[in-house]
Amino acid sequence: MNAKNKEVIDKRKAILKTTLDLISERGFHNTPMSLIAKTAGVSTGIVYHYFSGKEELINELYKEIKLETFQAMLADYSEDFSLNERFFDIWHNYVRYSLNHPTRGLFLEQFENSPYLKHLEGDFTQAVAPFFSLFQQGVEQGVFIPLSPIVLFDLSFAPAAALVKRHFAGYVEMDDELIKAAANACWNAIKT
Amino acid sequence: MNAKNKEVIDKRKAILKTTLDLISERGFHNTPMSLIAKTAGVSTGIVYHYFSGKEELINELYKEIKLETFQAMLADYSEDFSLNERFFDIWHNYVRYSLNHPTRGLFLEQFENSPYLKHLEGDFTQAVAPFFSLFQQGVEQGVFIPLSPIVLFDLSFAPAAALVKRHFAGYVEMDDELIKAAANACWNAIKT
Amino acid sequence: MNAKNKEVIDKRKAILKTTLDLISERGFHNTPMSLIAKTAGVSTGIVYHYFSGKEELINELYKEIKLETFQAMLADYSEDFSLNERFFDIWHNYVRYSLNHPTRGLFLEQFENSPYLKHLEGDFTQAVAPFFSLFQQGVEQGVFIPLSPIVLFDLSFAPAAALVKRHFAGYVEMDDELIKAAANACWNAIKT
Amino acid sequence: MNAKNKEVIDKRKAILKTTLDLISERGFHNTPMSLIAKTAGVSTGIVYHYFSGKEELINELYKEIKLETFQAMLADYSEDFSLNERFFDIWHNYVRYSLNHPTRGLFLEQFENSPYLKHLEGDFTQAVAPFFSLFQQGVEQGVFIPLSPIVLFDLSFAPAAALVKRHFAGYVEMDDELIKAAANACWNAIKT
DNA sequence: GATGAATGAGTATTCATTCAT
DNA sequence: GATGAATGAATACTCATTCAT
Repeated sequence: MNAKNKEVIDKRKAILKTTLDLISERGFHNTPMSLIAKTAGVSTGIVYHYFSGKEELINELYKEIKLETFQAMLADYSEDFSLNERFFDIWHNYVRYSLNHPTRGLFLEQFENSPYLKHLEGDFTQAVAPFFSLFQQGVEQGVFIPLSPIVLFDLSFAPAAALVKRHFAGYVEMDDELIKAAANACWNAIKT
Repeated sequence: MNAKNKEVIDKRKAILKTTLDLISERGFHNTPMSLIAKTAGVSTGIVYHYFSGKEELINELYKEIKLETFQAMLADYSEDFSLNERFFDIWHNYVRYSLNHPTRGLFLEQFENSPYLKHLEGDFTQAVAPFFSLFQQGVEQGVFIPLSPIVLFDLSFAPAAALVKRHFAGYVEMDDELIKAAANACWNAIKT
Repeated sequence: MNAKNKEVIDKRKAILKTTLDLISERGFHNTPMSLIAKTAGVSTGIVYHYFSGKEELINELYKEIKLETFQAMLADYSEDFSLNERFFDIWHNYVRYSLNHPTRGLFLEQFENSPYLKHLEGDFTQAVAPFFSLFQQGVEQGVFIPLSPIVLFDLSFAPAAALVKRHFAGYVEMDDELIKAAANACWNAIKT
Repeated sequence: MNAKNKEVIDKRKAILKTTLDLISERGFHNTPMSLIAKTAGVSTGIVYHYFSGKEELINELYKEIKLETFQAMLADYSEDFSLNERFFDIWHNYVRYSLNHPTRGLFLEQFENSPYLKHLEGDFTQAVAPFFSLFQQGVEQGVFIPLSPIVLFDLSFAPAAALVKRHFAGYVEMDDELIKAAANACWNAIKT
């Protein structure tokens, strides 16, 4: 990679990074393109060189972060491990990642709850395959209650997301003990 | 109540109702005050007669709907019932209410995930007292795992909210069977 | 005068008084009719009963205050006094009145310098007759330089108005000594 | 200066010029930003590119015109001339400038009499230094009556401003004869 | 006379996007 | 690629005035 390419990539990345920070703090509609450009240290024009508009910029950001989140959950994932090990690894990975990257969660929640931005669904089929595999196997082996993978996914991780939000809102302290207890609770929710 | 008062109240209510519908469908920032007024069949000026501005209008709406949601969950709530009965009543009330009032959930999620609108926390202490009582008693009686009420609340209801969202997104079908199974799963999550 | 009439007159007066206070402090266009009504303790509707609109209200106020100012200048005026006595009486009356009624001056200056409000000139012919008489006599007697009364008027009183403004702006202190000196200066300006 | 820079400067200047014309004719509050933009032949947006808002636009205009007026009064000013020559030069410069630029005076009067706009005092210390020097020297040399420069300034020029207003209102005709007579009167006001 | 809810045209300002350089 | 001046439609909010009661 030569210097020129590097700079180009850096500029695009800088825009995405800045957008994430600004939006998670100020919200979509309180984050003008001009502010993104200024904060990222680039001209407004160049933003439109890398992204066709605000919508695409945000959609790109969403795809990146959503994917990154899935990948963080599945770090070190291997079907060699037991269902139990895999479940708790994912659970802990998710919480640890969320606690370490507060802006990610804020951005995703905003995006996913904004009717205005529902132009993209993204295709995460591949990224979520391991989850489906995990839950499917669990059901087949009689370890998990016989519900569809997506339902088991929500039963497992919706509380995790909710608790992380409580943590950042100052209502609970997500220490190791609570993480462990909550993970166990979620396991108990779906185990037979 | 005379005709005048009724009309006045109706106008204020019409504005709130219209705001809920529009925002849940279009989002906060894609819902101009002028559209709210037009859709509600009133002038823009009168909106500012009843609410000091867009922010107050939305905050008022939030308070109303949040309270209404809590009340719907606690319909027929009585400490005479067993923990188990109370838990499942609330769980089912919540899901039924959410399914019957799709806009409420969309609005609440948007509001609670918008950094721009975090000017109000509202005081729902009284409204949520029964939940705290329920979980506290459960912990004291050794029926629930020893976690704080707010954590037990999230373990219990975060999956419910997530599944309702999946339902409206078309990914799952929240029929009686699924509701029952999911409620059981949440109970199992927090029971000792 | 019965109670009813008194109240009516009081209400009209209260509106005019309030308008003067608000406008001299906030300016014409930063003084809504609704604020005038509220501050005066009356309904907006009643303001339109006494005055056909904002313009008439302000015009009425202007006429009253302009007239009152002329009358204050001419208090105790009599052609029995010498030109010199009359001149200094008027000069001191004007300054004393202006210093005692800060809002009057502010209002008049605003009004007279607002192109938007030049709908009324008012007819103060009668009120200013003594001034014309004074200056005309002075010219005829060879005491004043031979200029038209209106020019002599401005040479005499424009500095007075300017100095009162300086006083309220904090740049000069209009004490008795300065008033006396400035009055003498103005007399010297127009005397032969 | 290249074409681009020239155009840019022209645009900013066009906005200021247009604002002056419109405000002197219609008043501050009857002069919407949209009208300024339209009349100046630019978009509304660009006005906000050069000025942060209406207030700053007007303040900038005030500073420019106030300064220009002082400079016009002091054209060819030199301490080599006698007090008498300097006084009459300034006096005539002021009147000539005011008569030739009717909008300037109207704008300044409006601005200085608007309580709403008293956000800026500006710093004209340097610009008015010659006036202070002139009056101070006059007092020291026993030529002028012993009053502060600002008082002597008002005694000297307040009548000039008043007469120019009368001229534009059609009440007097400021011909050379009257100018000369009035200037003499003002000189007589402050001379010992 | 008196009220104040209601109207809606008007206003300052913002911001996504374009394009000449 | 890169800039940032320029556009103009959109939007929250104001306020003089009206009128049913």
